[in-house]
Amino acid sequence: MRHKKKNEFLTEVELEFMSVLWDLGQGNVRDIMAGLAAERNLAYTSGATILRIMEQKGFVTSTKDGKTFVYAPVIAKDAYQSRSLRDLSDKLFDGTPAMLVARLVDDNGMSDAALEEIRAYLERRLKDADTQLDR
Amino acid sequence: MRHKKKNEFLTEVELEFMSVLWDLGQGNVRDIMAGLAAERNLAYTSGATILRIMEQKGFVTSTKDGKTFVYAPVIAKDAYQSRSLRDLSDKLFDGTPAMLVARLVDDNGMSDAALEEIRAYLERRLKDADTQLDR
DNA sequence: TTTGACAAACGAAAGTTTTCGTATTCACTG
DNA sequence: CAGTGAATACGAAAACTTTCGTTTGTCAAA
Repeated sequence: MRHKKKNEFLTEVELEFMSVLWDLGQGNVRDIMAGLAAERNLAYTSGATILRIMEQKGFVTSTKDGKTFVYAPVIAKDAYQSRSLRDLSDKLFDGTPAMLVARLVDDNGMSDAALEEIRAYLERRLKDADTQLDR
Repeated sequence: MRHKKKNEFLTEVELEFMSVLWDLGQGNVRDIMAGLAAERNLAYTSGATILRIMEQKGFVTSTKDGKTFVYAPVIAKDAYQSRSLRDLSDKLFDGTPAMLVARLVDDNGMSDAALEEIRAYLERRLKDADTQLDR
């Protein structure tokens, strides 16, 4: 028998749903489906099923509002971002996050504006470290 | 009918195989399976099947050496790293790579030296972009 | 020349993901 | 009270993933 894999990561569709939920904070099936990309044409029952499964997997919780379920994320977006980055770094960058950043910066598809943003962030970050040393 | 998804990403197992292939440059089924994590106990035929599928999907090519297939990556590791990062950035960081870097730096406790290194790298890259507009 | 070893080809089974239809329940409202 | 609309529960189909067994082909050694 194949060993049942307990995955801590969202599937493709689950991530779409979760992204909306992270934006909304919480929402019922309709709320969430309204937040999906416009070209996404999912039957209502599909959305309901996906959320039920996400609850089974522990990604969301639900409370009842009248007869309607209201879902909320169990894991915060930033925590999930970290988890995903760690995973990517482990699997594709030999666990060396600096390489990851280098590759990101290397990417020709990245706009100068985005590069600037990263630099701004790094400088802010380095300055912070400086002032902490001053104390 | 569900729309046949043409996925440009490797599955879990495919990535394991491809990682070995990126290290070796090329290899036959045995070579590649020897490079997998020791605790990985896969039947030979499983490995052969996976590589055949990867070739169908266009991730590797094969040449014959006697009666044995020798596989080689079609996509380079750094290109795939970029592709994966772009995907992650799009799906989980609102297409803002700076946010991605911020998250990574924040929970990795990267040293100032590492940050400085990345910044230097960035500056070099920004300067390049200045002079090479054709990219 | 038969046999053993090794590789490829193929099919299939089991698990997961994605999607939806049907059935059921419940609260209103005409 | 019957009918309608909205929501949940459930099952199932289709696609994809992961794994392996069986069959077939080839080549060299006994």
